Amino acid sequence: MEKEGRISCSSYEIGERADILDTKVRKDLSSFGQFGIAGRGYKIKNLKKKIEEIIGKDSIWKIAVIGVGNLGTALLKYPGFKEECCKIVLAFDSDPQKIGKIIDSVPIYDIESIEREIRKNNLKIGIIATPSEEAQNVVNRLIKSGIKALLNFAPVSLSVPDDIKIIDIDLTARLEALAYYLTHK
Amino acid sequence: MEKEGRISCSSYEIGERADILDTKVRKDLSSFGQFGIAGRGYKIKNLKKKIEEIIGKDSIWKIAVIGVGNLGTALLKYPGFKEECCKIVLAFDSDPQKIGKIIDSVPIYDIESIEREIRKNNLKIGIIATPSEEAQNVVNRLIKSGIKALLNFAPVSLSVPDDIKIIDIDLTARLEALAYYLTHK
DNA sequence: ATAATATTGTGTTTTTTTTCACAATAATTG
DNA sequence: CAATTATTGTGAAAAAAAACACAATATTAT
Repeated sequence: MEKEGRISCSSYEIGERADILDTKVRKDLSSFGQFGIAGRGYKIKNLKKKIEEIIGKDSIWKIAVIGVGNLGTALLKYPGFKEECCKIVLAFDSDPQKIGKIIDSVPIYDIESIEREIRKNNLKIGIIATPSEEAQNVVNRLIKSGIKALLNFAPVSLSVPDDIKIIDIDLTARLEALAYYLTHK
Repeated sequence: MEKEGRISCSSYEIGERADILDTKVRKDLSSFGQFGIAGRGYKIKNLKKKIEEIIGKDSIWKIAVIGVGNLGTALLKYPGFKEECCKIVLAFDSDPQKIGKIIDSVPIYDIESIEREIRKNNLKIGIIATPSEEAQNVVNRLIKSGIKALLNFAPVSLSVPDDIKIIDIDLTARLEALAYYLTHK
């Protein structure tokens, strides 16, 4: 909405775009504070800033991508990551052809140096874009190096200690959800 | 577990891997039928087959990818899609350099032929891997051509009629969720 | 054959999430 | 300035999801 040049909006409009009810928008926001004006709605710029504060976007999170195959490369070039709080600063791969190269100003390091580089740069977030077979091993090494949160694209279930947050992006499961929908009306 | 050579497993073990309680595994399965044996658990092969039936994997869903950039290419080569029910059979792009090429046995067509090809092949599922600016336009054309379900990678909210199912993969939002976790202990 | 163990399926309870309902507030119209 | 309209924030109600508790059943051990 900000990009559309708008100044303010109602919870109803937010809900319309997020496909949820206005009342849920307000309830959810209310657990963090009061950001709107009765009868007028929310100032878009202000609300965005408040949400960024809530999420923790004021601090910039530096991220490592492990695995520079097709998916890893796509992530390095993903425009959504350019302007936001989360910046990919390091990539790792085991392929000598790739090591040393730079993609979109992100240097690709040898996966053997993963512990050293993660620790040196004090990274806390890692993205797993390796083949499934290597994912668990990479995760173990990342955690040993101080990584606290993971985004996993490998279609396997990874085991991590309780204090490590892991979010799985299981594309096959998502497509299966669509197939389920089509099969059942 | 099947790949590990195992024959049967308990709901507790499934829950452990999916990070949910055993009781939830059983409750969820129970809405579709009784697949286990008291005291013995589930036959892995049998349970897998039953779940595939539930999801609708017996029929093979042919899928189109729109946008053959880095992400689109990664999807065409994604190993998770090879062995499963969902097979990518067509890709579209507007770049003359790409049109006519074949990636992993998937032919890339001119985006201008999208309506014709989707209809001719009777496709029902589409994956949006275009730049954000073009996503809504592409979606409109897909729906006009008979597409009923969409997986959207463009970081924009797309509007579709009520009878069309759309699942958004918002990578930025996922990273923000990790940032939120790290900020709040 | 009996006891001990493992584990399912499900009715009930608890917890969480979502929705409703409405008083309060701000702006606009007549 | 009173009435009307738009819209928030929130307590209460309703709905949905998750967890509990346990009878039933299958296997293994003694």
